[in-house]
Amino acid sequence: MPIPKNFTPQIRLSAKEKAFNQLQRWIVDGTLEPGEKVTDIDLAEALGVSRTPVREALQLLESQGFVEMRPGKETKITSIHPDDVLTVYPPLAQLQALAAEMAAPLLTSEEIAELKALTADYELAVKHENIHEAAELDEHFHNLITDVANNPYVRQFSDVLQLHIRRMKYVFLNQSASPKLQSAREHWQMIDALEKNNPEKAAEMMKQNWLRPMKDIHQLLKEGKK
Amino acid sequence: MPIPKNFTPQIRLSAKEKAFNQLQRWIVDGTLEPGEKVTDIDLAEALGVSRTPVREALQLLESQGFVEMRPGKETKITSIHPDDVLTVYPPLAQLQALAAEMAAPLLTSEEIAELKALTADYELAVKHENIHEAAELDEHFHNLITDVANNPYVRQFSDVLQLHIRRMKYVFLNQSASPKLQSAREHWQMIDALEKNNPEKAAEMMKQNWLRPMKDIHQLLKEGKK
DNA sequence: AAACATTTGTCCGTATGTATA
DNA sequence: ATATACATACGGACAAATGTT
Repeated sequence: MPIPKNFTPQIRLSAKEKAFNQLQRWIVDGTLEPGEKVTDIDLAEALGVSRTPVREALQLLESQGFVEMRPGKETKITSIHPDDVLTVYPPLAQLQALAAEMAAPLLTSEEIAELKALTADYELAVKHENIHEAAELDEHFHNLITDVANNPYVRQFSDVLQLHIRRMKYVFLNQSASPKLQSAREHWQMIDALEKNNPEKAAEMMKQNWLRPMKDIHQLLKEGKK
Repeated sequence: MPIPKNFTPQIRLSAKEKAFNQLQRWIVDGTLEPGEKVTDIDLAEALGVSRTPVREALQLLESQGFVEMRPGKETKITSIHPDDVLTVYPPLAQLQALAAEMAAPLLTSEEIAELKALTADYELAVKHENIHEAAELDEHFHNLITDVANNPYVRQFSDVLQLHIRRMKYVFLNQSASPKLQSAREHWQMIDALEKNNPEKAAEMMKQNWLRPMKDIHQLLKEGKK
């Protein structure tokens, strides 16, 4: 039997990583509510580890803006307000625009084909009101472009900002932000620009593709708050 | 004697913060060399604290890309290569362009006046070959715009990326990247666009103002490596 | 192959600081 | 103002993992 080398490069997850992943999930899906006070001792018990890895995880989450630690006083999950969508989306849109710009000259025809397939499937999912699948396909579309752009900072910053957005959708909209056909149209135009190796146009479409949903969601939240 | 209130809002720096600040300084100025292996125990001794705050600081530095921790194996300062300038500058240029775009409608006439003063002083410093002062004035110029943009993510990401650039200048160029009059010209055009509340033009000039030095430095490094 | 040396990872006790009564 | 309760910050000892002899 041929033994695959590096089948699982890292099955071992340290307690810190487990704590980090779980806490981040809990914050994003709202299990840990915005503004909620937490103590390392309680979290440690809930996670089945000691306080040290919990504290380390909390500090990383703080650097990502999910947790607020006041030295010697308290640790709490960061609050979020509807207007925060206007803070998170613009830098993400800008970084994603750069990703498209950088990916344009690098994309292979196979990758272009995959973008087309993802967008076609996305359209179908939207038409069938398959919201969850549409969201995943949209995510894959953007991740593929970000991967090709091959810039670790763009990758990391985008990931964090996307998590903040996902959190706001969970908390404010019960995760049901309806995907739009308009987004698919923007994707097609973006693909067209990428195929023609037109980085500026691709970047412009990418920026629109993030800023339009921002406006939609912000409008939704303003109405909901009335 | 009148006691000034809040003379120093936070004189108390935790051991973790002290360790973080010092280590970051040492990495940026090259005291801790790229690729150098470090042990928390040695650093703890050097900093006069225990391992815990050192480890916490190292983990934050890892999330910023300054340190690489391999579980159970070793901790080392991240290596840098000349081509890394092409990785760091583009996202910074893009985020700074967004900062200019967002600042445009928010800038007061006083702030515009300050930008003009900073740029005028910058020109003088360049002409007098006062490299260090020119660098500081340039930094102030960009920081002011970033502050006005008032976006915590743009602020934080920009700060980290700027530190990476400073590190590369220290390590590769002995910190002597000569400031250019061309940069001042771009600043004047940017100010003009900001005054006219033309966010797109201001963003375009900002992006140029970061990408041009990137090309200069990259060219310098390619020549130096020959 | 197995024991060793080194370094990181984890645990938990204690000190310090903050807020409340 | 003092004391008390509480949570975080720090320290040091032990455990686990890795690479080597």
